[in-house]
Amino acid sequence: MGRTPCCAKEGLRKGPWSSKEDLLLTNYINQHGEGQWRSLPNNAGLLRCGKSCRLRWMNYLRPGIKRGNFCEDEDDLIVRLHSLLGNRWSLIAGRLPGRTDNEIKNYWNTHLIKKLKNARVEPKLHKNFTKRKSRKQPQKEKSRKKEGKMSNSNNIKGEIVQVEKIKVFAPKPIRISCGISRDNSFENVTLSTTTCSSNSNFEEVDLGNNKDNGIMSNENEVKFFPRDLDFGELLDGDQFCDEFLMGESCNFSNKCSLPMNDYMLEKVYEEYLLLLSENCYIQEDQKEKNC
DNA sequence: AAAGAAGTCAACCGCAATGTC
DNA sequence: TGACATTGCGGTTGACTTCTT
Repeated sequence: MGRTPCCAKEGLRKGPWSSKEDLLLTNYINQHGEGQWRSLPNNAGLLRCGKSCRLRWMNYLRPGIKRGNFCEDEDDLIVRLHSLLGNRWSLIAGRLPGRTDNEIKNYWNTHLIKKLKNARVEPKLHKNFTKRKSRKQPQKEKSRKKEGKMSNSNNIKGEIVQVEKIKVFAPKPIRISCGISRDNSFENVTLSTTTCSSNSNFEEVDLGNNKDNGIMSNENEVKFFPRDLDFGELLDGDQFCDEFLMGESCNFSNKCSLPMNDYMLEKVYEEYLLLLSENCYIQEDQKEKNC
């Protein structure tokens, strides 16, 4: 017996959303919160599949979405983050306040690639960096993955390590959304907008965000990332969501006097530099080893 | 002014990850 | 532990708009 499709295809509307549909969706989510996308269309009186509703909400209707032109800072940041993260649009979007992954992806494909080419910069493709190697994974590869068979290589210290599992160091994405969880608790709201809730000032990050990638056990490979941009610790859930999503300036207990977006960009840029130096360090180290 | 080309971007699709039972 | 459900992600499509000839 096969898996049931996400929605019955018959009788459902496709294509652009009407303002009436937008209104229905917005009203429903305002009343009941996000989640339960499968049953949402029925409950909200929409002839759409749940996926379509989710996409519409996440990319266009959600409060706090920034529309319009990208500024130079954002361009710069996207290019830099892309050179570091590849086509991890959701990760990149998580570092750009109010921008969605879809928007950034489109912007990259339509504007930035051209811009880079004009500047005679080869945009990195990061084909082998992406989480999924291809849409249709060959069965052989699937079973290999399942069995955990991987090729070996030398790490920085010259020890044998598995290389097929890509380990990258990056901050966890900070979702710029009032992510009402399935149980609608604010505890989860704050968690969903922050990186983690541990007491440590540093956090182990796993860009792979993928259990197949695994957590690095070798202490030399475990990297930490400063966690000073933890909004959950600075504001309670309501306050955070209201101030942030309304796009207003905020003052995190006198921690920052910049408007939210500027503050975020500043912090993201700092994180980027840190990542970059981390990357350079690893590459330098590997060069030395190879020599 | 018309036709075709090129650009843009909202939306769709399939797959993988994660959650639940 | 496995099967199924749900969610999220990234690649792709196609309708629409703008530009060029």
